[in-house]
Amino acid sequence: MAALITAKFVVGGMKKMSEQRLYHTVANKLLELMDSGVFPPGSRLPGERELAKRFGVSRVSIREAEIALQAQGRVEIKVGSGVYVLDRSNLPVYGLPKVGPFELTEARALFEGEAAALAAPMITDKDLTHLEYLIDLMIGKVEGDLTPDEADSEFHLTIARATNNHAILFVVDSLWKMRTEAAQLQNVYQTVCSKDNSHREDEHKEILEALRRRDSVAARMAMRAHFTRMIEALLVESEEQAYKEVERKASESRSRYTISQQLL
Amino acid sequence: MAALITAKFVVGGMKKMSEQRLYHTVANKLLELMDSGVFPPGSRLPGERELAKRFGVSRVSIREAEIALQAQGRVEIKVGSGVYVLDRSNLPVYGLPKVGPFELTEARALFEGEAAALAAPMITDKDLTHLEYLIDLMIGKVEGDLTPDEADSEFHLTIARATNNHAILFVVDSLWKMRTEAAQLQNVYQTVCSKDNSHREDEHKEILEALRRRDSVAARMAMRAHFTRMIEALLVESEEQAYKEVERKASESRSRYTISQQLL
DNA sequence: TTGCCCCTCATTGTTAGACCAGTTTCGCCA
DNA sequence: TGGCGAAACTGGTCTAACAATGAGGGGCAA
Repeated sequence: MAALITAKFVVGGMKKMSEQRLYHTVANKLLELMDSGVFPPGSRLPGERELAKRFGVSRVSIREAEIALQAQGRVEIKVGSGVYVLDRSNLPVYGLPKVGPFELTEARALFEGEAAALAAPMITDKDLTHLEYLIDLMIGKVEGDLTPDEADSEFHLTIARATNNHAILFVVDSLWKMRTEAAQLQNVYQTVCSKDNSHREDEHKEILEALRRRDSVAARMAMRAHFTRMIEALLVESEEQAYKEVERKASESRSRYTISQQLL
Repeated sequence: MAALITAKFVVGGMKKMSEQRLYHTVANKLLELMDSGVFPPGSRLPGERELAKRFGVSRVSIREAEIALQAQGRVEIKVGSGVYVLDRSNLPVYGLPKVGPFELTEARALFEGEAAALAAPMITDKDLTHLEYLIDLMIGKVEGDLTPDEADSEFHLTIARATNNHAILFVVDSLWKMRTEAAQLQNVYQTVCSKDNSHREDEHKEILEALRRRDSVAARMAMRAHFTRMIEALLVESEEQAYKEVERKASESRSRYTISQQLL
């Protein structure tokens, strides 16, 4: 009665080691079991000793497989508790590049602008209501289980989701995650955002209004304006903080990053 | 004389295990050494036994760290040979979503269109020459060490690189990799591409010409046209192959995916 | 009865040492 | 000089033990 699954998962074949590493075989087998629903997301894998017995390999190999799976974000290992299957949908993206605040904001201006334009004609009323709620959360008008920062993230992701395009959602999600990659970058954003929270509110509302009117062009413009101002704020910020040397670089950046605004 | 680096990398602190898993600490330390140039890309890490001594941990912990690093695509482990540092630039991206051909092409039309527009004013003559060469490779006009498919990839990546924006490069690269993710998707592309190779040449040349003129608007349009035609071809393709049921879905798709063209 | 503390046990974390299986290296011999 | 083979080295796997942690239960006190 303990568990429905008592079958042995014995790794067949496996003669020469040359084929592939043992832990790799085990990892693939576990992946298979996870995907086939034997170990659904959220469930707990059998203990290492148990798995070792079932697979007919040592505990070390099981550990190595689980660690590889964890590195790929497929499971979470909790000390003293067990190994849990993560939801495949929100996989952490590895291999995110290290980007500067200007690069990232420029990319977001372009890509999220297009995402908003695409979303405008097909966004649902439910999404629009959700967006309005998220703005209220951001400015602290209402209380919720999301921090203002998380609400901001959710705002942009909701728009991306409204495009019904997984590739676009992936891109927007990745861009947001790059933000949190570098702590330094996050600080800069924090400073810029908090300094003019009123702008932030207005800009988000303007995006929402454009979407409400199902106006693609206006939505694109509003989204671009949001990030364009952020770039401006970043430029001011870096100029304020910087020494002469840095100031020189900033003016270089200005001439370079204003290019993207000419495209508006 | 054996090696310049003989210093111990002893993991400091590390009292309670609560902080974080030991292999995780080791992995981070190795990552640091790799990024700081002590172990540059292509170089071989010291053996597991050697590292165990230097870090003052057991060989198992070293192994676990290296396996995690391998799962993240940062190193390659070769049996009997050693562990080699991979180039960070071409990291495999884990967690790529499964996307359909329509979604992907739509996203590429939008995002790569913007990338081309941004690249136009600042692309170098060297890049332009390279792009021309790549087109020749694609149509088989000249011989090279790249397949037509690889040349196609390199064409789009070169434009993305010309923006000098790592975030944009990452996005374009990821979108390309999604293509190869699903074998089925690749087949569809293959069919569509080979069916009208002449179109492909013309369209790429048109993009090149726009870039040559440093014309942002034209570059965006040319790039969008490239993918828009591909969507058209995909629609035709799926209609041809499909049964009535599938045909119904296709006409739905048509009304949905033509939306993005209205934005042109 | 209720709530808190502590103990116990299952689970992951880490170590040591041994042996196996590929790779590389280098010196010996033809 | 060239090829071949042994030896040294590298990662791969196993066993067996102990440490650190977390979750749940039982007992004690309010």
